[in-house]
Amino acid sequence: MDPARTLALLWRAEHEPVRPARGPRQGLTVDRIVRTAIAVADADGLAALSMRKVAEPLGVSAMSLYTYVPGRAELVNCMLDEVLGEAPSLEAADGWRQALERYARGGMAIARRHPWVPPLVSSRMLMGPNETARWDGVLGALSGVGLPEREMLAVVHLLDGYVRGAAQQSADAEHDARRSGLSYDEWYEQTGPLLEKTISADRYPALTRVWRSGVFEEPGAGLGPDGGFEFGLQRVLDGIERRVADRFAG
Amino acid sequence: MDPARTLALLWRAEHEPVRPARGPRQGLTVDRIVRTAIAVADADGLAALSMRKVAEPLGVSAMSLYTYVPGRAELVNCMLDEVLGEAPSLEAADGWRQALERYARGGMAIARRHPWVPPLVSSRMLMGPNETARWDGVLGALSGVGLPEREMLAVVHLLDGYVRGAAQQSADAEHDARRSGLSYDEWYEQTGPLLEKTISADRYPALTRVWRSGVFEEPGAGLGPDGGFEFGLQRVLDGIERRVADRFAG
DNA sequence: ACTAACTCTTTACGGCGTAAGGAGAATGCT
DNA sequence: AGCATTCTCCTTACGCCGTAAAGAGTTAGT
Repeated sequence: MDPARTLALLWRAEHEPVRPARGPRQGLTVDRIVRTAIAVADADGLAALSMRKVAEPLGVSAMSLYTYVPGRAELVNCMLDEVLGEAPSLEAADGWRQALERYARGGMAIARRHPWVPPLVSSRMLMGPNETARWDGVLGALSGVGLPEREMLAVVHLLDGYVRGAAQQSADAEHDARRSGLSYDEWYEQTGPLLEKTISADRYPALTRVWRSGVFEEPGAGLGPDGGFEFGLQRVLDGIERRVADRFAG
Repeated sequence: MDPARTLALLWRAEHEPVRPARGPRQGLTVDRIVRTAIAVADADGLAALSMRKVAEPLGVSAMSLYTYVPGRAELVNCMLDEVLGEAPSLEAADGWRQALERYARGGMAIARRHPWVPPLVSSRMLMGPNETARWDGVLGALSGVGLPEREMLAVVHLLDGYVRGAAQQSADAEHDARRSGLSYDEWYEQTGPLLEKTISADRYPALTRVWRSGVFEEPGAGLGPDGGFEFGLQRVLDGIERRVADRFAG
């Protein structure tokens, strides 16, 4: 995967220098392909995203997509940067904590709309236009608080990691539910009795105690689709706040 | 995917009731298949794990694996529970904070040894023997600190989410590096100049400032293979500690 | 009018998970 | 002992996948 080609595609700079094309006009655009691919992935998941499935609703053959995009991997890159454009602006935020809160919630919202996103958010930045803007926004929000650059990066990394983990857990739950046709609660209803047979109370006392408290069945208790995202987020922000305070004091 | 069948397989209870088998003896065991599959996944990644690739080193055809395991999905479940057995015991830990620290580091260590694990750690628990023991351990460590059950669950969820996110970021970096043949540093050397062309300093001031500080090139600065895992972990634990203190005070 | 450049097509290859059905081996019953 | 049953493991086959190769058809420059 050629980095130069990938970057050019992300910034849509590919066909800028060459205006007069010899052959027939292109009937599609990269944007249209990317948007179609996003719709397919939203509906069926990233695993079910195939070149053939993207080409069909566009009325072309799979191979014609290769005129616009070098391959599947690069298409996915473009999809990712496109949906990162849905992140909210942090400019109006009141203080760094609120900005980080919005950053994390924005990431979570994207993940909920597009469950295929979390596994793709890699540490190796692709730096398309939207990812660039997002980085600039969050680093801007962190600029005044007195952390060294190294720790600013680590803080963003921490937030991204947390959101990614939480989002993926929620996405998996939804995916499993859709595939098995069972909701989270129904699944526990089915396996609950089975578990109680295999898991003995005296071998696993702490787990049994929590299990019997019934908290596993409560929605939003820390597991399941909405898995205590806000609770965790506030703990993470508290941890960052303490670091900021310690820096200021010491 | 039948939950009962899956659970029976995880606890290896499948052939317990039926002792006298009519046909020829089985030449393989579920354990041997699972261990071989883990080796394949460790070497080539989960995407490259195919029934044919697992069968080959065992000297059987792909289809004979279906005598032992209902399908690929269930095999992966077994692989996951198997490697969760590598998690360290938390019994000797001195206090809940140290226990959680070990829990998180243990998870991270597993993820590093088996980079295919993080995407699989789902909120829908499979509850094989090792996952069960792990849950019991961490809930035991949290039992005395005064948090309600709901928040104990949320705390474990928070840690799992953080570890999962961080581990996946690290695994992706490694995977990308292996596939492209470029180390993290080499990749930045290649794309750096390109990025400076497309990303203008006045449109992205905060990002440019951090970029020019050179901190992106430092190893372990918050990105890259070792991406500030410890920094983030301490922030997360600080956040949990504050919650515990608030609970105790209020 | 001719040619070069370009888009889009059809075909093909080697991979995948696994359904179907058949060959051969070990047991239980008579 | 001999037969039926039951089980393991095999080969074959189907419909998916990404994309390489090569050809058909369209447009622009000369």
